[in-house]
This record gives sequence, C-alpha cells and structure tokens, in this order.
Amino acid sequence: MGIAERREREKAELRDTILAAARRIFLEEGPEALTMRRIADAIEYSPGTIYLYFESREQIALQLVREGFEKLVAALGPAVSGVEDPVERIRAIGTAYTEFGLNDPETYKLIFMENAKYVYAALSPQSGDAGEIEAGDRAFDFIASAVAQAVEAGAFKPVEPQLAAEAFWAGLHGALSLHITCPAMIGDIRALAVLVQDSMIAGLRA
Amino acid sequence: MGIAERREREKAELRDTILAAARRIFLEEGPEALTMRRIADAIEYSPGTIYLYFESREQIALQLVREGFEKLVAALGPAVSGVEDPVERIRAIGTAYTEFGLNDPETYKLIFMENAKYVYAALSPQSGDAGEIEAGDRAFDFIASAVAQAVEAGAFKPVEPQLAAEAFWAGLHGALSLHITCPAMIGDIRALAVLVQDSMIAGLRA
DNA sequence: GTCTATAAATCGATAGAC
DNA sequence: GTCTATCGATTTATAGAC
Repeated sequence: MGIAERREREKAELRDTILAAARRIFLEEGPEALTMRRIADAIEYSPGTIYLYFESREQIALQLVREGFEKLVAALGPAVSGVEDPVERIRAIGTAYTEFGLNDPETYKLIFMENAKYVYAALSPQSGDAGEIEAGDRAFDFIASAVAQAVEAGAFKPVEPQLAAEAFWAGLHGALSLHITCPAMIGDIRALAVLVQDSMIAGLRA
Repeated sequence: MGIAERREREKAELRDTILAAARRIFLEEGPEALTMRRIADAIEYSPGTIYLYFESREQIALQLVREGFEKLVAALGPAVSGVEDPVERIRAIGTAYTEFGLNDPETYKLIFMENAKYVYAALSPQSGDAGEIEAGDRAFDFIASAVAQAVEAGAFKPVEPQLAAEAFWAGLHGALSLHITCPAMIGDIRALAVLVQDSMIAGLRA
C-alpha cells in the first residue's frame, strides 16, 4: 500500500509548505499581511487550493501560535538543565525568556501580544483541544516550579508560588513587550530585564 | 463678527461628535471596527463628510491616542498629590496606574498595546509635533521623579533612576497587559500588581 | 488536486451634484 | 457643508471546469 502513503506524504508536504509560507509572511510582514492570497502567491498555488489543507485563515494562524509556544518551551528547556540552585534556576529561566523574546520578537508578539486576535479565539469555552495552551502551561511551569522550590528551600519568603511566578513572568513580559511595541520608550532592554528580575529576586529573598 | 464664530463653533461641534463616536467605537468594538463608514453610520452623516473634519482615519486614531495619554496623566496626578515620602509616592503611582488600566482597559490597550499601528506611526523621525509623546513623557515623569527622590533620599540603593523607573513601569505594564490580552492566564490581577510592585520596592531598598 | 472565476463584503478616499 | 455615487482595491470563501 505504498501509493496511499506517498499521497499522504505529498499532501502533508504541501500543508507544511503552506505553513512555512504563512510563518515567513507573519514573521516578516506582520499579522495583517497574513492573507490567503498572500500565502497563495508565496507558494505559487491558487487561493482556493489552500482551503483543501486548512479550513480557514484562522486555523493557519492558530497552528502558528502552537508552533510559537513549542519554540518557547524548546528555548527554556536547555536553560534550566543542570542548574540545581532554585534561585539560579529562576535567573537562568529569566535570561532565556528574555533572549527568546529578543531573538525572535515576532514569535513572541505572535504568542503573547496578539492573543485577542488568534489565541483567545481558540480558547473558546467548548474547544477542548487547545493545544497551544498545553505548551503555554509547560512554559509557565518552568518558572512556577522553580519558584516553588525556592520557597520550599527557604530561599524565598513564604509567598504563594503561583502568584510569585506570575509576578516574575509579568515583569519580564512587561520589559519585553514595551521594547517590542516601542523600542524608543526603553533604553537598554537587557539592562532593564536584568534589573527587573534581580530586584524582584532580592525583594522575595527570605 | 458673531456669525463666523458661530460657524467655527458648529464646525468644532461636529468634529467633537466624530471623535466621540470614534472613541465609543474603538473602546467598545476594538481597533478594527474603527472605520470611516462605521463612524459615519454612528453620527448619521455620510462617510465623505468626515473627510471635511479629518484628513484620514489615521488622524482620528491619533487624536484618540492623544486623549488616552491625557486621561492617564489625569489619573496619575491626584494620586501623588500630598504624598511626601518618595517610596510611598511610588506605591501610590503604581496603584493609580493599575487602577487606570483596570478601569479603562480599552484606553490602556489603545495607548500601550496598539503602538505598532497608531502611536509609532506618529513618532516618525521628523514629526516634531507628536503631542501624544509629550503626555506620555509627563506620565513617565511621575514615576521617574519619585524614583529619583527615593535614591537621593537614601531610601533606595544607588541605582540609575531612569532604569529603575522603567523597571517599575515594565512590571506594572506586564501584569496589566497579560491580564488584558488573556485574563485566563492571570489569577488575581490586583494581588499580582501589588506583589510585583512590593517585591521590586523591597529589592531596591537601601 | 488544482485552477479559474466569481460571489459578496468591506475598506479608504474622492468627484461632483446640490 | 453635505450627500450620492463611485472608484479601485482589498478581503474570505466557494462553485465548477478540467
């Protein structure tokens, strides 16, 4: 039955080609540029053909969001491996998070700053298979578990770990997102991220 | 010469009517809903008429941004009046900032989270009369001067005041913007904002 | 599976009548 | 000063030929 499989493979290939083009268009030209016609031009197929592989433009955008969260998880994973001290883990995660946002600002924008448009639509009440949330939770767990360890080890005051993790995340996200939307507002973004994270760590020390 | 003045007044009135409708549409239905036709329907004039009062849709959006920054300044001003202790001033500003974002999330979104589209276009290199930046600077000066005072008074470590002010701002903005784009990601937004600000203050204490 | 052609809608902005 | 009418371009999505 090799023929059916080849066909499957070829079908998956065009799907991937579509996604690759969509990714490139979004990252290079922004969210508004992501139109079916634009994608069709890029892959040299007709607009109608895309509808054989994706239900709608929304589904393509959603898939890009999923990929974005996976990229973030992939960037955070190596950062924590081998770092035992919980506070140093928090620092390592923070640095990796900031570098992810600086190295790939468009992906960062896609997953954390366009939510109202793409992600949130996918989180409609009944949608049970919101894959991007799962990866989002995994990313958040990196920081949440490190904070929990810091509290348990007595390195941090007895704060609520979930809330403290949100606070770290908010601080780093604030610095990154201000830098991304309007670089002129911020001086040295890396110095800012370091100060945010170091002052918060110092403030939470036991 | 009362006739010319009445005409001026009437002309200004329709201009205000247009802006009011634009404001309502943007705040209630989001940035994409702000179209000339949509405004025209709301004020019961034809689309063409709007062009007698505004050069383009962009100019209308820009005016809304200016108003937004003015609202923020107006919300921060009363918060600091009468608070002498610099650290308490920082706290008061932070609380007022957070409450502004929670009470008027759409305005907050307009001025700090849609920058790429509206504000930043107005900040083109040569544009000298970018009125919204001036109000933006005034808002930032509230926190920047309070931090500078805290450093001078010896309440804070000798950090760079500009950078530390950016850090406070980033922390609060991060909490607010995550809450606004995706409330599900955040538990208790007020508790989060308080923890962000208190832990940063604690970390910067001399 | 892919294309052409098109429907049906919406947009910003303008021309010209009144 | 306002309107009607429209240009010209855009969009998502679909129908039907091949």
